[in-house]
Amino acid sequence: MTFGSHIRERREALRGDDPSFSLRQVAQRVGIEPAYLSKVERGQVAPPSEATIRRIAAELSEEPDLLLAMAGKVSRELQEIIMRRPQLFAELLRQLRSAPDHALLRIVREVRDGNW
Amino acid sequence: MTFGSHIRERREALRGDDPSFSLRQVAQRVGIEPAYLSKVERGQVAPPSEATIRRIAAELSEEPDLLLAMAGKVSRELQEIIMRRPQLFAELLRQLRSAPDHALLRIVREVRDGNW
DNA sequence: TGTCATGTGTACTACATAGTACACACTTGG
DNA sequence: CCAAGTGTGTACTATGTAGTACACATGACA
Repeated sequence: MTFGSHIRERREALRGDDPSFSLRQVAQRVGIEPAYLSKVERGQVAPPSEATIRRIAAELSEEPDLLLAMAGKVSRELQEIIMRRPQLFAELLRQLRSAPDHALLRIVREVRDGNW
Repeated sequence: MTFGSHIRERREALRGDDPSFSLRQVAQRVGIEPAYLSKVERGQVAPPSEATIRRIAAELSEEPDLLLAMAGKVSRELQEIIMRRPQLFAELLRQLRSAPDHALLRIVREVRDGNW
């Protein structure tokens, strides 16, 4: 599923019980031209900028990180976390590339619970 | 220390016992114009692309991840690791943003030693 | 003293990114 | 039947990215 078809499906689902989720009205609330959103949804142009993707995510109640990933991007915020300690995070990420989900979740939980 | 001044210092240090580390010769081995490398080293233009930074890192025996970070970038390879499981890695990175170095190292070591 | 290598200034370029502006055709409710 | 709202095609644009090409001035050394 591409970025475009994903947000199109999401928007059409929301329009089911709220007609204000027409392409034009969503475009207006997001702050872009309807023609542009149309092309984005059909994958006729590359996905928008991070800022625009975030506004789309908010409008469609989607996870920004997920939409950004579908658009082939990683949020600038996360990139900055990595850039402060590039070697450490580089090794960590490479180490975790093929770790199973539950291992990642376990680390998240343990760090959050302050066992460090 | 900026990207430019860092690689300039590194290059000049290497030139100490090897005159083949002149700006022109390094530029040639890296595959870019000397004038361009000059501007990059003095911060007169934005840092080069990831591919060029990698070739510079190899030439100067530096860590690619470190140079990329100094250039305000995160390697495409790491970004792709994140994009495969964006939510999990997003939460993990935010969780670890202010964790001390030794905590990160400990995770790296434990994952590598297969306690997962 | 000339030539060779050094670093740098100026001008230019190709391609990508991130959109806007406007016109068009369809359909649908009053 | 017509006016309003819908999605889309075409054309255009501003800014950023990632450099190249060439000329110039300086210093060393043979």
